[in-house]
Amino acid sequence: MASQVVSVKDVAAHANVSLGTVSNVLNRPEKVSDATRERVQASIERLGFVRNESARHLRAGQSKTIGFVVLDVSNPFFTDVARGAERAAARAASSVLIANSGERGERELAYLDLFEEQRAQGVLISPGGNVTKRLERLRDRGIPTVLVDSPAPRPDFSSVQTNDVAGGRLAVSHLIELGRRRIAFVGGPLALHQIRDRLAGARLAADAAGLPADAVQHWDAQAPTAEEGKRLGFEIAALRKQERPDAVFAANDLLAIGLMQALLLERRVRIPQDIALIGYDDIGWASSAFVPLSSIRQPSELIGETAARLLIEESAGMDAYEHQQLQFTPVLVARDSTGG
Amino acid sequence: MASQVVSVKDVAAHANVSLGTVSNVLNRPEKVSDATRERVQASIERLGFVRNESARHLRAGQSKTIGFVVLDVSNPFFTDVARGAERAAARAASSVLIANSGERGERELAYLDLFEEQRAQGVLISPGGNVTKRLERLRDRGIPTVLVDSPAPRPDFSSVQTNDVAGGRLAVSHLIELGRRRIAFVGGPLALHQIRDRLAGARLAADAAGLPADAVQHWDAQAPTAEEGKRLGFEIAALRKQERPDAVFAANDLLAIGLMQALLLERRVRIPQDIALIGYDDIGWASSAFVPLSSIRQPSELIGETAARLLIEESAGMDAYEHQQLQFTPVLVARDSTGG
DNA sequence: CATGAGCCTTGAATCATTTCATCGACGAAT
DNA sequence: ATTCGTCGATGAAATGATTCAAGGCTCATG
Repeated sequence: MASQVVSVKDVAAHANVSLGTVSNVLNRPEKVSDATRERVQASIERLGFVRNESARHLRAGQSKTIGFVVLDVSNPFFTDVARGAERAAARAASSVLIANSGERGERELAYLDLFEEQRAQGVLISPGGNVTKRLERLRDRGIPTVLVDSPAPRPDFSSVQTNDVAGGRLAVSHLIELGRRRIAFVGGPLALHQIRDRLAGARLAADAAGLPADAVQHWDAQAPTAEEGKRLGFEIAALRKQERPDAVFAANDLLAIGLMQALLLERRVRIPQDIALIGYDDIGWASSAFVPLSSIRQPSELIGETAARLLIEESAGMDAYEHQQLQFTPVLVARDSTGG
Repeated sequence: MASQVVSVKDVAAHANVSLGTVSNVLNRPEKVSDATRERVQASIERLGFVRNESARHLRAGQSKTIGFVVLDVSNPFFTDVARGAERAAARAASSVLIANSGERGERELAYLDLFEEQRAQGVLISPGGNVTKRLERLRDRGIPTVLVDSPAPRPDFSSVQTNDVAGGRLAVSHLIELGRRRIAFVGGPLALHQIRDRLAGARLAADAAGLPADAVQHWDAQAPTAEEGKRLGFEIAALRKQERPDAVFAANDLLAIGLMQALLLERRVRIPQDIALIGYDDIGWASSAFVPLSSIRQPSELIGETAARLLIEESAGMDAYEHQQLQFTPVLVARDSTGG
């Protein structure tokens, strides 16, 4: 219980200078003579002084903390995005604090409230519910927001995402080039725009190759999880060979892993000989799956880094800021599961 | 750009009351007459007033934000812990903000600084480096800390973790009961106490069963990842049958998954007939692995929930608080990979 | 010796909120 | 009619850091 509360006042007294001088040492060290500066710094050390961010912020009016409201921390994609955001923030001497909404609308709003009350420098959000109204309010208060992995609701908001239509096209073009013709798209729920777009891209690729309109069949998943993938995998494996697709495009890698497990358990189905399989996201251990998994890679860290950069730029020049909606182009990573 | 800055003062003016009354509506609504309260609340709505947390905090001296400094957000274990912590925090009307140190000591310290400057209600931390000094300083400043998944450095800190020695014993007892005698422990680096303890528990179990001292062989891993598991799996599969272990205990599930992939690729090795395999953590999709994986389950959410509860209790009664070091007992989850 | 320039330092004002002693009004009891 | 008590509302003080106009000191120059 050494030093209960050490304030600038205490430091000033200890170093025999005034409050203002201590503040200058802290914020404009070049304005203070060497001798004084060193004396003050020694006192800071000695007393273990740490700025009270609340007081600083109250007066200065701006914070260096960026909030990131995330749909689901356990999704490796968001983890990667967060890492990228952290890197960009660090360059601007800002910090990123992650809040997990767990796909629950009321947590999402509660955390937006929190960041609003804290007058955060800005907020990154991958929204679950409809938060447009709330984001407008944050902006009115001078807190900019950038949407991550989601389209901007209006042209005066910035957003950073992957072009999922292009990703879907990429995956299915790859399968068609390998000679596959009966293609299953496994994914859901379609309420998620990411998944809708990937399916749309898949159909565009089939069209472009001159395949019939029903070449891409949609198998709906309740959730993008390995369990669902496994369930649907058994359904697919149970089909007779003539009816069975010869390629499966899964809406994300977790689904693909589940599918792979189910298909391989049914010894009749070989990957990629009987069914070529491709996922989406290229999560860390797609490459170390039982059959290394082909996938569509999103530049997750770059998405986070860019989103944070846009946010910081906007927070610097709030009024005259030109909003941007950025889409990154995903790339194909071909591995054994499509024949490498 | 509706309402630039709305303060209590504006609300007070609009509702025709004094500052103090608005504050009372906000903090002690029972002290204000119904008529006045409703009038004030209407003004708050109308003007879109949101408390300035910095000012509130500055005066009130206490915050309702708990910081959680995490070693690695991409590890599902920590994600689960965070979810539990959030649940306990929500009950006390507190929020949890996650900061990812990414196993980098300087980020860890930077985030501790941040929470110190913000005068957080408390800090949960799963430390990578040695942070004892820093935690002492936080306490001096009235910010309690609880260690998560790590032992308390001194009896006057609280900690919540799993009994990893018991977990190791559980895993290896299970293998021995199944008749296995040549057991490999795959895990590392031993610098992590979690992994050291699991190995120690494994050896205790072997001793207790009267097995020779070298019954449990240690295969060192550079990191607890699927890639490392795969690498070591190929080494193990390459051994002649007489030299090969008949059971493998992996220090975590990621390692176990990698091992499984490598062993199954070598067609000579069957799981569990030739080698029984058990992991640790029971992460979400251990059950949907190619061969459903036996594992030692830690009560991850409970750990987080308990840690947050201890933290909140300590922050309430700082001085007279009795610190606790809690250890949860893990449980065995037997699946196909050890013969179900 | 007086003056001015340059460089530091000072102290008061400010930020938005909470807290608390005080005040006013109204009704009940003496 | 006076006193007392209660309930609500009030406004000044306090919180800790920052900013800025004003003042002080030193040294060089006329």
